[in-house]
Amino acid sequence: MQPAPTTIRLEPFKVACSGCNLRELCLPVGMSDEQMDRLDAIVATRRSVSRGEALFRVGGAFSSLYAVRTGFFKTCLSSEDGRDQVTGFHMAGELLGLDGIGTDRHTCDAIALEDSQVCVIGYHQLEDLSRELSDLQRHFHRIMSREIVRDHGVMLLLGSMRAEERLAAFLLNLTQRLRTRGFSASSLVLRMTREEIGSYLGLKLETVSRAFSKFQDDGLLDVKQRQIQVLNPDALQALVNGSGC
Amino acid sequence: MQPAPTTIRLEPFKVACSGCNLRELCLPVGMSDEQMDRLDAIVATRRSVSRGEALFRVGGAFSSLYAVRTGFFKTCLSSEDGRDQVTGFHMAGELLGLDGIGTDRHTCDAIALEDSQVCVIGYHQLEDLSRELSDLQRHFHRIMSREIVRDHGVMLLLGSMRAEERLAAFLLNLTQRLRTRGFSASSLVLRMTREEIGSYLGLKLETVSRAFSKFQDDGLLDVKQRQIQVLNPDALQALVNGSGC
DNA sequence: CGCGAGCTTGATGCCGATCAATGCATGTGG
DNA sequence: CCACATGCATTGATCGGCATCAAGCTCGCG
Repeated sequence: MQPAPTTIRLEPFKVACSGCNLRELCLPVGMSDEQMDRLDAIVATRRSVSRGEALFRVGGAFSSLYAVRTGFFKTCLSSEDGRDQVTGFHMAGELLGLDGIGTDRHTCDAIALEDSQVCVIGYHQLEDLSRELSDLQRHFHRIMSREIVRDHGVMLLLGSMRAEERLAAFLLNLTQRLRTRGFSASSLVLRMTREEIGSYLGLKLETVSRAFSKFQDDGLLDVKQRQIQVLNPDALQALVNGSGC
Repeated sequence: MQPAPTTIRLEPFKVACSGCNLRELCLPVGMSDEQMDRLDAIVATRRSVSRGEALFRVGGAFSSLYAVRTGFFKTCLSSEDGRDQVTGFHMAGELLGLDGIGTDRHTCDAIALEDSQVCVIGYHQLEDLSRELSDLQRHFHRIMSREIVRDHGVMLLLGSMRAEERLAAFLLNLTQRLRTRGFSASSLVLRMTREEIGSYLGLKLETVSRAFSKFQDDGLLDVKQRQIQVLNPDALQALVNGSGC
């Protein structure tokens, strides 16, 4: 029904940070035109990743960071014994691959949950450039720091919230990020399965499903498979906060 | 009544990275003498933090990173509704305060669990210097990246392990870090309470205590309050891995 | 149309939380 | 020096939330 099932891999003309509608979310935040031109020079390539494919995998050599341009990713760990943990979901404007800097190997898998495109940013070139452009350096450090803070938030969630609180926090986080990107805060389409949500939240898929049903019964959400309408965001927020324990 | 409610902050002689026995663990890893001299120049001050005191607190202005020189810290979040989460324990040679870079405010509390000393590293000066010394830049990025990877590991633990597996993983992590610092891998003194361990692991203190007792019964540990002898590290490791689920 | 992946819903059981009592070490004031 | 208080740890009894097991259900697709 849609016109283009296949993604177009070759851009007919150079698409640069300076012309990207994500430049206020992504690496070039707050940079001057001249600085952005220099950044453009190192963001040479694009890469398309179709749904289900890996952008990178655990153990793979690390050489680049990836800025999500379109689409949606999950990152996940799989310990040898079959334990599995989704460590994050990543949408347009977010940076992937920071985990690889520490050891020159990727420490998680990054899997596209829908057909996606990323900008490939050579890491050594980024290092070189950020030695020259202090704004870039500063911004890059902020991005890494915020990733650490985000992870701490997830630890709080996993360590001290009940199932419904977790799901509420998750949904609010998603809608918040969508709003930042100019989408509706009340209507969203989940890109991931109940099982993936469960893995991220430390719950089983049945529990996630039950929580969705509960929210629907209580009038907080309208749930139709992966189509979600947020009817009462305040009630979700109240769950995350006081909860009434 | 006391002459100095303020802790003694001035060292009678300059103690520098170049003379620090932690230089192989801390920020100066792999730096030349000349580079280290320049780093010394920005690590001007020390700060003592006595047991129970905060090195920094949520919301406090961020201006410096702190390298633990002696002692032991926990970092923790406390959401307004009383939820509490220990996000990490930090020992000599580890860097604290990375969370503050993203927003110029600290996003967690750092509390000394014993009388401690830290080296104060002005963040802006570190940024400036790391634009000149690519080795320093590289190393700093690695440290941040490893922090992210560490957090992912904790997410895996919180999301998918049972109580005893969590405690086993925690103990192995501690002994590993102590070994790196030249201490015995089999004998350790816990610096934190059962409640703090529980908060970090997403468990209640009673559950932590029961797990310790279980390990003692099974001959994996010898537990005398906070004095722990690891008798069978392989069995602990087996718990973390296969577990037998 | 029939298959399969993903989702929902119910029944049951277990792990860890909760509540409660006791033990143990340290510290303080009488 | 002892009595008592305080903070932390251990242990037991009970309870509840989520996992687990087990059917059906929905929807997209070959």
